Amino acid sequence: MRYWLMKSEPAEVSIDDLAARPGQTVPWFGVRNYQARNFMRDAMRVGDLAFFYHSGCAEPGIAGICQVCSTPYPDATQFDPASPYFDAKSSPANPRWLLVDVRLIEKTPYVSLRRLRGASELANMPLLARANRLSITPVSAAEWQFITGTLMA
DNA sequence: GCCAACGTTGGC
DNA sequence: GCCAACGTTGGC
Repeated sequence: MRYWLMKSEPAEVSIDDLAARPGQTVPWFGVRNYQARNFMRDAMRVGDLAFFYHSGCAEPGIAGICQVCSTPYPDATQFDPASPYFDAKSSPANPRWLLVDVRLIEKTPYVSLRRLRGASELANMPLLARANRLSITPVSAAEWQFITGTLMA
């Protein structure tokens, strides 16, 4: 089992939005970066756990824990001309963008980016690397345990 | 709203 | 295949 961190802008899908959805599940739509896509397509497995991270907001940070609950499948928004995520170069026969569904496990005590940066145990997290822009990043078991066991305690 | 970093595009 | 231009991300 692997651990991940997945960024979402709360103005688009917040932890509370996820909690309010049918089955508390959401397709992780809108990823348009190949590295992040490849994590979903190639590395994620049903049952993997992920931090649900709020980005692009006043206080960025981890807002909850979710779980991968589907195998990869095409992101429907890439085929919708009305969607901001529309991709004219993709086609249903040869979809470019795949996603997985995630289900809420729990809303956690909020762990701000500032606190994450302050923990030397987390110095190697890709999230904290300078100018990191990747919306899905791996989390090590040690980092996961430190965040859930210490920062969320 | 600024700006640094970085991925993508497209001309050559 | 190089690389400049451009667009986007995301913290501040």
